[in-house]
Amino acid sequence: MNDIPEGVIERLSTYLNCLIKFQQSNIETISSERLGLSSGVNPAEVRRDFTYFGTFGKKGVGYDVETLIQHIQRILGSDEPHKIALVGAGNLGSAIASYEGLLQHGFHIAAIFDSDPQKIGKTIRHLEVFSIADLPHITRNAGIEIGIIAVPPFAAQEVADMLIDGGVSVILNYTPALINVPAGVQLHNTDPVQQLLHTLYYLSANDKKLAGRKRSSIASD
Amino acid sequence: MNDIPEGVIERLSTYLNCLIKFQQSNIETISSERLGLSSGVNPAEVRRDFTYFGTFGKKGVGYDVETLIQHIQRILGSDEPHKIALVGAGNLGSAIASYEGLLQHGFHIAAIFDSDPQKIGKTIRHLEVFSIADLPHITRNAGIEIGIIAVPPFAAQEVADMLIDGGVSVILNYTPALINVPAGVQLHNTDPVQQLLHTLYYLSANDKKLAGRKRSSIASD
DNA sequence: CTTTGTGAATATTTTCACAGCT
DNA sequence: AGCTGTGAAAATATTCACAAAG
Repeated sequence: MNDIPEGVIERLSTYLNCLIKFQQSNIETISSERLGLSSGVNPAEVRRDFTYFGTFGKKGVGYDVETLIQHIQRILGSDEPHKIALVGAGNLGSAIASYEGLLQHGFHIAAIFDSDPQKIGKTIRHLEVFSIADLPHITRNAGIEIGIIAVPPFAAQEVADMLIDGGVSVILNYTPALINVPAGVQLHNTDPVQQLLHTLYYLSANDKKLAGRKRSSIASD
Repeated sequence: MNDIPEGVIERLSTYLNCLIKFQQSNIETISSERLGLSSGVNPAEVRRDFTYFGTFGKKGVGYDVETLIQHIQRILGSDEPHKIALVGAGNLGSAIASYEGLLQHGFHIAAIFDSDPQKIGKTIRHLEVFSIADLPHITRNAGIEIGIIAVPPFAAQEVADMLIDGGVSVILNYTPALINVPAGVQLHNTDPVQQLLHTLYYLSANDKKLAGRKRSSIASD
C-alpha cells in the first residue's frame, strides 16, 4: 500500500539537523517554506514528507520546532540510545571518537577496537581500546547494533565480517574498500573520493551549458 | 532537451569504483548484468546510464573494463588532476591527508592549513602546514578548486567563506555545522550522524513489516 | 547464443494549486 | 491573512521487452 520513499527518510534527517539549529537560535515555530529554504527542499515536499507519518503542523501557523524534533526523532528511532563499536584507533578513529554530534543524537560509542598491541589497553576519550580479537564477543554481549570501520582498507572486509559475527546490523565503512555484507545488514560507504567524483561533473568545464543544478545553498547529502 | 538525471552521475562514480576493482582482479570484459549486480543497480539501468553519454559496449560481449573506466573518468572529469585545499591538521585532517584513494583518482592535496601556531610550519605527508590567514591568497594563486573542511564546527562557516574567497567551487564539509554557500559553489556535507540517522529507520524496531530494502549487498552512499 | 541499446510502459517523485483550518 | 494538508498534474526515473549486432 503506502511504501515510504527512501528520499523521505533521508530528508527527515536533514530537517532534524536544521530544526536543531533553529531550536538553538530560540526559534519556536517554523513554516514549511522556511524549513524548506534551509534544507534545500521545496516547501510542498516538506509538507508531504511529514504527511507520511501524521499531521504535525497548525494551519496558518506552521510547525512547533520542539514537537517536530520529537516526532522526527521518534520516526527515525533516535529518541532512544544506540550503541556503536568503533574499529580503528588511528587518526580517523580518534576523530570519530571525539565527534560531539554522535552523543547529541543518542549515539554512544560503547567500545573501541584496534589490532595494534601498542594501542590496546590505552584509552581514547575515557574508553579503553580492546583487541580486535575480542570484537565479536564484546559486541554481542553489549548488544551493539552499529559498527564504524576506520581501519586500513585491506582489513575492512575482515572487520566487517567480525562485526556481523558480533550481531551488528548497521555498518559505516570509512574505507575505500568495497565490502560485502549479507542481506539484513545495512552498509553505508563514506568515501570522500566518491563524493568528490560526482561533484566534479558539475564543475564548469563539463557543464557545457552550466545547467542550473538544484544543489544550491545549504544542505546536501 | 536532454537533461542528465543527477542519479546517473552518482551511479557513474559507483560504477567506476566497481570497475577499478574488477580491473585489479584482471577482469577485462564485463556485462551490464554483472556490473549491475556488484553496484546494486538494475542491468537495464546500467545500460541506459551509459547511453546518455554514448555507446560504449559490444553487443553479445559486454563492456571492455579498461575502456569503460576511461570513458567514465572523462565524463566525470577525473581524467585530469584536481587540486585540493585541506583545512584542519588535526586527527581528521591527518586521516584525510593519508587517504590513498584521493591520489588514485587524480585528486592532489596542494596545501594544508591550520590556525594552531604549534602546527603551522610542520609537515604532514611531505606537505607544509600553512597559516589559515594565508588561505585565500595561496588557494587563488595555486588555482585550487576543491576545499575540504576538517576543523572544529564553530570555525566551519568562516573557513568556508575563506575558501570561497580563494576561488574554490567545491566544498566538502566534514563538520556537523550547517554552512551557507553562494550559488555556484557545490557543498557536500559528510556528517556521520546524518548517515547513521537514516539507517536507524530501517533497523527492525521501526520496520514494522520488515519491507524489503533495496540496500542489500555491496554498494551504497 | 549472448548481450547491447532503446522505444514504450510503468512506477515513483515532485510540484502545483487550492480548499479548509486557525 | 497565513500556512497546512492533499487531490490532481507534471516531471522524472526505472524497468520491461525485444530488435539488432557480433
